[in-house]
Amino acid sequence: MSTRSISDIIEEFIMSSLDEEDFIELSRNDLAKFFSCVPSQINYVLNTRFTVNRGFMVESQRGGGGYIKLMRVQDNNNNFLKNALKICSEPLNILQANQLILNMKEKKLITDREANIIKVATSAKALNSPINIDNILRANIMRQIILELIKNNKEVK
Amino acid sequence: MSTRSISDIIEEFIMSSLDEEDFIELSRNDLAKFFSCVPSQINYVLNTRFTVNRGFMVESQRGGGGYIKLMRVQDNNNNFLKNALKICSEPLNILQANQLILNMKEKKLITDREANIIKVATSAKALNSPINIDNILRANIMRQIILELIKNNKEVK
DNA sequence: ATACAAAGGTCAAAGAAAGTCAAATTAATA
DNA sequence: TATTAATTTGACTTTCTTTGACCTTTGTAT
Repeated sequence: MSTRSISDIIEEFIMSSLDEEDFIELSRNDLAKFFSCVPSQINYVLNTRFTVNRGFMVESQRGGGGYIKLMRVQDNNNNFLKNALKICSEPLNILQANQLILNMKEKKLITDREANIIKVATSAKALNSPINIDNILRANIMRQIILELIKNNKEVK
Repeated sequence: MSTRSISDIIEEFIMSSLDEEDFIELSRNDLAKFFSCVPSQINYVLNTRFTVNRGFMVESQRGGGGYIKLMRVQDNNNNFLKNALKICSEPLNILQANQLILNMKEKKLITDREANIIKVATSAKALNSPINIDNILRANIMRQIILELIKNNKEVK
């Protein structure tokens, strides 16, 4: 980063606004005007600097009263999920699954609602099968869910 | 809720009036005058925010002494869910499950994230079993999830 | 019964944001 | 220096909101 581009400056500006708050609301047009650049430059900065991978989340609305909302996500807990995945490579009983779900909730990787959904989806009622593969199925399901969470991992709520 | 547009402000006003009462009666013209907007803006707010999906019902009368009556409706989408439950009493293939999930999403019974979670939890990868019971399992899982949704049914986001 | 006034309803055009994409430019690097 | 990568720009698109002209329904006075 030897030369400071306008993108760098905008990044810094946004970053420091975000330092104090855990989310901020921007107006794309105002920001662009402030930095004398075209509005789409703001998108560029957002897309290249404030990515999910770097721990940010963007939410926006078009039209009158539109806005861009930028949030920090604590840490993206990928290690936790990776480990969870490993755990789920072996059959899981209900207690183990519920403990895992609880942990994910506490780490804010899933909402309360999501936790409940996952819990019932892996419950004995859902998975009762003639042969004894509940625990294997439970692990399979959990694995798929965890992979999905990793795919677009951002903090929740 | 952060207010950004006049529509948001009107929504908030109506919402908080409705907080205390079971139903309220509005005068479209008065409300418009109060917020210095055209009367049809009130319709816009009603149509985009106070929908049946979100648990509201609107009743109105034209002519002299006309009014708009706004009610909270308790049973939002319970019929839909009850019917979904019936569908899931028989084996479900992936296409059927995905369609159901899509419908639930459109009815705002589940979020996008939840939809994705449910989709992978009922995917072929998750449910592949030595004997051929995927479709039965899929229905079981969906049934449990739907029951969970019925338990505390309210619109999302 | 008729006419008029007083509601509320509809719809489409205009306006206000934000998003996308790719061409042009500039900076980094092998 | 030649290539590659990153940035800048702007035309075009999509989405949501605001506005106003015109329509329908209902109550009331003649």
